[in-house]
Amino acid sequence: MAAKASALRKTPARKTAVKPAPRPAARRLRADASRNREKLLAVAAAVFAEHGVDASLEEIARRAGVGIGTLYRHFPTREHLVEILYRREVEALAAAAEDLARRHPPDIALAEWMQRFVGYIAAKRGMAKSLQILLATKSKLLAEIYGLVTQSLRRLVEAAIADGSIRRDVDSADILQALSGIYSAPATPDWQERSCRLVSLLMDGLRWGAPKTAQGLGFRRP
Amino acid sequence: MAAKASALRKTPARKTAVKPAPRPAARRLRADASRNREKLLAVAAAVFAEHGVDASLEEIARRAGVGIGTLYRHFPTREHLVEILYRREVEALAAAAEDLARRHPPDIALAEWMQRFVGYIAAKRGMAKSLQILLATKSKLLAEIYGLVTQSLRRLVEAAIADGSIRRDVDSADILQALSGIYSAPATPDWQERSCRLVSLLMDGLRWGAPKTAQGLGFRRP
DNA sequence: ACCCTAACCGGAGGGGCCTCCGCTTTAACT
DNA sequence: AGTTAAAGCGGAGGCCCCTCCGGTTAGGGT
Repeated sequence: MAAKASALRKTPARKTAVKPAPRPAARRLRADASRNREKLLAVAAAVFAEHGVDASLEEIARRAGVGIGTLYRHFPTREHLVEILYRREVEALAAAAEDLARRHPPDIALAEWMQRFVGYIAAKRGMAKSLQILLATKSKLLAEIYGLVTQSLRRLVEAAIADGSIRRDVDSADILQALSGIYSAPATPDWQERSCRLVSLLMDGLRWGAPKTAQGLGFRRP
Repeated sequence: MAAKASALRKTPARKTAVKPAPRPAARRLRADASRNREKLLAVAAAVFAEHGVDASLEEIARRAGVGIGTLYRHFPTREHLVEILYRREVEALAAAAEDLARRHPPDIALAEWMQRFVGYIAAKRGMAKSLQILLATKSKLLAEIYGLVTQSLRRLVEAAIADGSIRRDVDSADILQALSGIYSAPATPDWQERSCRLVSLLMDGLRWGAPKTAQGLGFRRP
């Protein structure tokens, strides 16, 4: 807030002839610049997690060991910074889905991913209000996030169904709804604990009556 | 923003015995205090209208000729100030309805009030975003405002119907809907002009076929 | 008319926001 | 290896937010 003036930005008035066209799109960041940028993002994530999105930007710059000017050059506004961080986290969540799918049996991957989802939401709980405002103003961002999450979930669920490790009469939308219930639950102190239990419960339900189990234990045996 | 701490507010720890009960509800404000308060409100209204709700509080105090401390004592947060101002304006709008009803024929009163309503919305247009945030967080305030406005409108409409100066097959809800259309129209530069025309148009429609006209000019004549 | 104190005043102070600009570094090109 | 200028750095400076507290004053009580 308090943005105010910013009007009357002096234009530098180049004196030498402008270089014709040696602009290969967006020049790679200089080594020091990208180092600083990463450092800032890492520190910002920590500080925001600690103090909420209203944390002091000067503290972030300080802890990252750069001047405040550097922070502002990389991220012109607080919103920019928060948005980039947020997007990254969601992307990490999506990446985790792929990674889990590659290294574990589908049902384990799904279960594990949902637990991470809870953790991710938990981290956001603290800064709920400011984030709401941010997301309300940036519906495009919101749509992207939603898309990434649903896509990750869908792949995991479909793999688990195909593999026979969870029942086939559900689809990812059902599960998403269950998870969104977790999201919108009131923020009691034991919220995270309970949410984790809920996820296990959900997983048990999903495994019950799954072909693998049903054939391996239920139907074949008698 | 930047609200930050405020945690750890030291409690004064009264040392003298607490006064038993000489608290006649809320002691009247001292003369100077209420003078300053009014001055602040008047100046704040002007400054907010000029710069939007993000205007500098220090400027408001300065222009009102009081110290910043005085401003903060009367209005602990920016939101307090904005809310009080906002509520007052709505109350003024409601008072205007009664006043107009007393001094003009019902249809004129209604027409005039709707024009004022447009002006009132116009004044808020500039600070739309911040106000939205405020109202989103203060749904009680929103409900109050809504109640006052609908009530004012209803009285005016009913009076005009009873008087026969507008048609009787409409009710205030219809008109409110028309007005809310005006409110949610995109904020083009000629918005206010167009809205005023729309209101006239609406008024003409309301008068058409009203008992007074119909008997005086339409049906009786031929 | 005078006293007394609760209530009020106001500005200094500590911290944050963001901009601006002179100095430094990187890396493209000889 | 040497040159050079674009890209990057960072902190001083100007403005604002909000709190705290010593000095001032209104106005009820006598």
